[in-house]
Amino acid sequence: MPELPEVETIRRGLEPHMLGRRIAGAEARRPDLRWPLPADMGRRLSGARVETLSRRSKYILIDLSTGETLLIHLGMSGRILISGEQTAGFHFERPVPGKHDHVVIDIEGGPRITFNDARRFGAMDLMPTAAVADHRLLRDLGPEPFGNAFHADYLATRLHARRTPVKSALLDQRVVAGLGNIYVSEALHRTGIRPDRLAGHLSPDDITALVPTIRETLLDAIGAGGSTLRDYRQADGEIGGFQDRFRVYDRQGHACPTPGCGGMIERIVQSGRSSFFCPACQR
DNA sequence: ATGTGTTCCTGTCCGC
DNA sequence: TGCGGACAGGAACACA
Repeated sequence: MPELPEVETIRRGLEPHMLGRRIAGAEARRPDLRWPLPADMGRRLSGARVETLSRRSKYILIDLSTGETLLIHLGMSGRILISGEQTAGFHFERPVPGKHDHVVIDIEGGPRITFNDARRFGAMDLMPTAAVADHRLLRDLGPEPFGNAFHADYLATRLHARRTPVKSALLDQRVVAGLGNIYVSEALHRTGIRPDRLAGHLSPDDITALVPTIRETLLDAIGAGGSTLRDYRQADGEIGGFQDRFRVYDRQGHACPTPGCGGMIERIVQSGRSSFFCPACQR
């Protein structure tokens, strides 16, 4: 489900409720997510104070006063929701966990944070904070799209020898971290590049244009609170708004929104995943 | 090494 | 309504 803009939106939504607060209790109600949860995760989280909440690619990282870091990945259908009604004083009324509420974390004097994931492709892990960079899920990730290490020369180097379509190359988290199926299609349309062009055949101008366009696409989506298709919700339960601004994603048969283009959006399947593009203005 | 297809799991939607 | 099939925002893994 969530790509970088959705994960960043959720991180921002969690921050005011978790930062500097203490975890009163945590429970893994269903430990068989993508991988088994750490057996004693609830105990290791309980009593810890939240020091920082950050994001790397599509992962949320929560540093704790215990010297450990909680890693959260939402997979395709994962959600994180904040809930609980503050009643008289500082007492919080906790909701009854639902069918797919796999982990609940209660904040001292604060709300309940619930990890919900119907398909269970999501993951959580707990590790020493010093070991985060070497974690097997993080160590091979490419640069953050907003980081200084992501620039045209870098991208040219990573793409020039690749015999795979540019769509697939940009989905490869080792090339650049955080893009998913929506934002690759959207960024390629904004850049005027067909998704089935071979990555190694892009021109220097194509690659130079891709870097800022990827950033703009992601920033626009973050500004809209992410995209809501089915499962995604912001941490406060609000839906995102970027789905109303899709130019091509899930819009096959519609007119291309590029001014004066007149093309019609097509859907193709690449490596088993849908791509959307305008054959008239993407070359 | 790089590329592609399969797989994990549940829910929803669409056509018959 | 029910039923079967396609499809879904990810990415590890197996294999060519």
